[in-house]
Amino acid sequence: VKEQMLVPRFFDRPAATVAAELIGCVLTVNGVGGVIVETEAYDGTDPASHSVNGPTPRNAVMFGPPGHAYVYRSYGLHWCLNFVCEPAGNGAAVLIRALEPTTGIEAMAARRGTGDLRKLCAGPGRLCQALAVDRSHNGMRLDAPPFAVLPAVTPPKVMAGTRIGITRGVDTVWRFGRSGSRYLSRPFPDRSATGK
DNA sequence: GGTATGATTGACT
DNA sequence: GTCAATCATACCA
Repeated sequence: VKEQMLVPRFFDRPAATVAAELIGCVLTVNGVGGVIVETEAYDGTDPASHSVNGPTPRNAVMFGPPGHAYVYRSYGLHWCLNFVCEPAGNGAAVLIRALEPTTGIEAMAARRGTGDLRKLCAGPGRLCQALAVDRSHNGMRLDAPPFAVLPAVTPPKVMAGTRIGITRGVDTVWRFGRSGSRYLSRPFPDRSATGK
């Protein structure tokens, strides 16, 4: 029996909810990918989000229907993949930051130029390189080829923390990761000691 | 037309 | 730990 793809309705909820629930789900592009182990949420009220100042040519997809891919160029060098969330017009999306590689590992290693499993998809730019995601995927729906997003088999333990690489909205705890995963872009700080 | 700024990564001290 | 690569985007004149 073929596994059931996540329905578009899954994405028609707040980005932070979707971001947390995506941990443990499986993402593939043309059959290559793995288990989502790290995500971040952004939305239209969020000073760190591309969508905070309303629609522009670049972020237009964020204001479109949920369940589509928003792909943008980062630092002129890398691609980053997001899943659009919430009803149209909200400007919400989830940045996919890291995967545990499971299928098509040889293809990913060739694209990345390394056999180091831990560095194949650990980071939004690396992940897009490994899965060959680029501008051509911007606006594509996530429930049809080349994309496939499958539900988590067993709900993993999820950690939360502050987002990476931003200068505004730095205190918002909208980064989510699979607890104990070796495939995160960076570890989650241990917040139990100092209490911050 | 000019310029400042990144939701990053890899190389290097 | 520091820092350069590299360019689309956004904003201002």
